[in-house]
Amino acid sequence: MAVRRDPTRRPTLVDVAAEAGVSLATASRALGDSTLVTEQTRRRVHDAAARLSFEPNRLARSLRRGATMAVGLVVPDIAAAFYAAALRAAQGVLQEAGYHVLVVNTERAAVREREALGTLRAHRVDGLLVATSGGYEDIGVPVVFFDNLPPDPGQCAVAMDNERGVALLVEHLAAVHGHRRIAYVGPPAALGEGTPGLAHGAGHERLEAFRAAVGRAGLVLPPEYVATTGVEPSETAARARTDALLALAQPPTAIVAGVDRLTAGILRSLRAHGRRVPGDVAVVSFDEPVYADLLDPPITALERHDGELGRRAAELLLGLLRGDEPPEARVVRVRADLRARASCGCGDAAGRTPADS
Amino acid sequence: MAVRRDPTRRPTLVDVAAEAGVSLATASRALGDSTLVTEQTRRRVHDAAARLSFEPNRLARSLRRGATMAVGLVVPDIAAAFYAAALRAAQGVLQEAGYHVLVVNTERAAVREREALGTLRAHRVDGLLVATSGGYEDIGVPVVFFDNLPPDPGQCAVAMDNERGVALLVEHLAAVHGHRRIAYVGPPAALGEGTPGLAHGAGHERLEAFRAAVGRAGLVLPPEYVATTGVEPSETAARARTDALLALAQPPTAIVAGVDRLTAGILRSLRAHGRRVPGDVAVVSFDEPVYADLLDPPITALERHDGELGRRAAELLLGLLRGDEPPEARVVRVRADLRARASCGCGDAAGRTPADS
DNA sequence: CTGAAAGCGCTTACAG
DNA sequence: CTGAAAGCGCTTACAG
Repeated sequence: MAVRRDPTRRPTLVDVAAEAGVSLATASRALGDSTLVTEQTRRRVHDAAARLSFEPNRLARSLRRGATMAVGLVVPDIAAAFYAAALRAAQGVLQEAGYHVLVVNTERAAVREREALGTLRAHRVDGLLVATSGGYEDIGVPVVFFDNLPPDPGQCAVAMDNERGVALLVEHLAAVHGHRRIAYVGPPAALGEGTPGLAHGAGHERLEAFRAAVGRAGLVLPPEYVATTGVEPSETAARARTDALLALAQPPTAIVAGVDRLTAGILRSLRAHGRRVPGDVAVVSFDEPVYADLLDPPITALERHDGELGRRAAELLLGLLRGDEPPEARVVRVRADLRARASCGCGDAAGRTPADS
Repeated sequence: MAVRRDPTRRPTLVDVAAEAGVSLATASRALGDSTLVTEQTRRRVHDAAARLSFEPNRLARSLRRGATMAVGLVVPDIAAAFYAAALRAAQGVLQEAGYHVLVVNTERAAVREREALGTLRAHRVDGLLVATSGGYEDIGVPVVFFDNLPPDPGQCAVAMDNERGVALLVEHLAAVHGHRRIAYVGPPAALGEGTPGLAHGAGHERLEAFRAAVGRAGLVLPPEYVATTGVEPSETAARARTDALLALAQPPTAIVAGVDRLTAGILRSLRAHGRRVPGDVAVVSFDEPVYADLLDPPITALERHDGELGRRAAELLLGLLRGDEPPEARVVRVRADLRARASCGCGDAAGRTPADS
């Protein structure tokens, strides 16, 4: 007797209740598998719901309950491999826990990030996962930062171990291959367009880590050896920076790339100038470029743990949403591991390391 | 006089109305910039809202209006470069139009896709953008397919020009470089785990296009020259397929990769077997791998238009949401352009083409 | 032009 | 264990 008044209208709980011959309240409880309901009624209501192919309206539920089971995910650029992979992992965890994910792309602009947060607040998301471009502002829900550090030390974050990562790269160049003129081409220390040089960016950390590591190695660091790009760490910017490095009276013999995309630009510049890698200039990259082992030459880099980063951020947020106390150590660091290939000077003549087999 | 009863509670329209000294209805109209309101009241209400930093609850609005201004985006794998780029572009367009985007990852499994659609329906999304894994089912909202073809010819879709793309690759190998033993390693013709071999997949189209192109070129196509992977077009699968091709009595002299990821696996297999590219075996790829020009050797492939694909799909959906008639040609094709590099045999000795400068 | 009232579709104290 | 009723925060006919 699935009698629907208007067949185009989606069935509501009222329809289900009528179909099952119970009250609205009972229908709601039965579908929610409340213990306050007989097994018999429970089944009757479930059957009725199935007959009408009823799908409860989550909007109404959220409005009533005051929780949306939605999480906002704010990223500078979803098309960047790092964010895409982190997003994928985070979403897996969140989806598993019954949350759905609203993704917003800020294009690395603080203004757009603020707009995005406004929208997310209007949608009453229960929590936030943020890779900030410098426009973060509190919207009154639990938040976990990823990639970058939290603006406020009380907040939680998951980030790469930037310091150790950069140290691994620099030490390898200096200690193993004996380089003494090492330059850096990295993302800016500031977080996004229209933001001051905030101290909580991965860019900032990597830059400082580079300075420190070079110092520890006892090398001289001419100011010209430190080059950063605009907010968009583009290949063209990296290429231009590298061109400038090569034009120096004392060009570097090795370059550390602060982000994978920059590596491509650096390689193109070197190629255009006819410099051999690693013969004339060695190149190492913070994040491993896609197909690093198939590049010419294979690129020495830090292994990617994007997924782990996203997963752990999501787990942290889930904890906060559950009402758990935030962990003592607010910033979770994801370990950095060096993967030596040919671009730093390692490997056989063909530039292949055994591990790539 | 921003008197809030409970400061932790978010302000509602009732608060704004009280603050502005008007009725709830008037407050609503004023904020909606209705013409039924004096300029003076309008301003008064807007000021009050600003003072309370009121953000209307979209849940309530959506419930009342019956439209959520949300669009669901269903993809097999957001971490794949193609989907990430398409998503980014689609989201830009949608966001611009005031829609927000719910992203779900189906992991290429039909079951997960069905679940995702259920959730999306429960959230009452206004429309759908779907790169199906074979689990699509109607949830009663406008939908635009992308990457794959629509299951139903009346529905809209945006897809690559698979036929022409594959033809370009095969013809180039045959006509320009004189290959007569061309093999194909591609994604499966079926759409996802647990789905029959539906005829609307890009994989299906590319495979058929390959057969047709080889036929047109007047070449023989031994069945063993056609290899497809499981639903997940993984590098390892491609490597295994290539290993098998190389073990044939008459191995191919050229391989067409149906998806960028497979290209990596093919190259690794060739490398492991000590075959030179393009000397021993030429390789061309349907979608251009990331950093194609920096790979060893630089890879001949079709230029990427992922963004255009995503953008056009979003625009199409926006049209449907506006109530426009769907375009006469339901399937929009994105053009394919060949970019010849060294892996097919083009370019100078260093394997570089002039265009890569 | 403004206001009182109904209603979107749920959930959940409050009675029984 | 079940039901009648209030209410989440908006929008929008319906009167004036």
